[in-house]
Amino acid sequence: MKRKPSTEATSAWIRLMRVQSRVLDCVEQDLKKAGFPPLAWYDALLELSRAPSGELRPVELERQMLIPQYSTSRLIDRLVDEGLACRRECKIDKRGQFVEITEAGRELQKRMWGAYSAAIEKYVGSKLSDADAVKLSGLLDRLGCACGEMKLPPVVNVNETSPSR
Amino acid sequence: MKRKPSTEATSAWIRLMRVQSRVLDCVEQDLKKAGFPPLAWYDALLELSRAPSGELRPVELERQMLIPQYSTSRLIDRLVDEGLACRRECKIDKRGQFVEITEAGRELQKRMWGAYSAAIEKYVGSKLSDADAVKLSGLLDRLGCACGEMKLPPVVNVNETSPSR
DNA sequence: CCCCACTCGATGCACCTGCATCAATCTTGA
DNA sequence: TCAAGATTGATGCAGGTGCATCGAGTGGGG
Repeated sequence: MKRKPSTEATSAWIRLMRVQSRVLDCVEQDLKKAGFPPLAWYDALLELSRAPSGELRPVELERQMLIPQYSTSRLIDRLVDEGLACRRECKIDKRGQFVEITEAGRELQKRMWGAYSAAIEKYVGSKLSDADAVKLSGLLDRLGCACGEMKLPPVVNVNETSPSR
Repeated sequence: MKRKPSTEATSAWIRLMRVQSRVLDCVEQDLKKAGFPPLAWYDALLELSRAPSGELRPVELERQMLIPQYSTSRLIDRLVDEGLACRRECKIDKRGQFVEITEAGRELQKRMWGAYSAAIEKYVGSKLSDADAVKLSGLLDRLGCACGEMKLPPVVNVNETSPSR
């Protein structure tokens, strides 16, 4: 016979969906009002800036960000159009390329982190104690493992200029 | 001086974003593979089916679903195109209209709930104990209250054919 | 060496979203 | 009663996403 999902699981699911979309909206709104591009740009710039010598293969970026290949491709287009990154040929594999963050890119990433971290503090930090935030992380991690590898840094290891959804 | 967001809050934020997008992807994939339309359709059909006499003003639907006005408008277009709902004139306010769910709509909603609930069970229920699901709900609720009213049913009250993100 | 299978990245298409704005209608208050 | 403003719902436009597919390039087995 078909198992009925527990009321608790369903309720948790509903909240997970609603709350994250609300919080995300709030954060994106704050960034937008401050005149910044979408969060996805920030994520990409952060990954690039963290890479040794500031460049990555699109394939790497894609795996880091957990977004589909075509999405990466077009995101890079936009970054390049805005002068935040540039494409460089890849000598060892002529199919491929490298994407390198520019100075403007690094600078924007840092400025965005200012607004971004403030928003996180406003919408998350101020609502949860550190202990609760840790609990939340733990519960979410268990959920995340559900479908595929999680590729998340351990709860503690979040360096100074940090996120990347 | 500017306050730096706590590492814990940032970490929780990252997990919230990543985990929900992964879990949501998984669930949507399952539904899509079973040949069903997107979850948003389900949500709308559920709201309509729950309404007394199966009809709602677009404005109501919009407020229930917490999506923008134009989004509701176009979602209704699609439902009507597929014969899942129909528009009815609103005699008391000629600007407005009623949207009524059709039999096909009710039937689809029920069939989707089968697949949907199975997916929730698979990706949430089987990963968390009921107690943990309750804890998660509680933590998320506190976050949700952060930005605007939450409009969520109390943790317990989730009736038989239930969700709606 | 060559062919086949695979990986890398781009792109055309459909659809969906956000934003701004519109026309129609309702409500308010002077 | 009537004008000003608010509310309802639709829509043109720009941009973003998913899907399928493509062409270029690589690499391994015969």
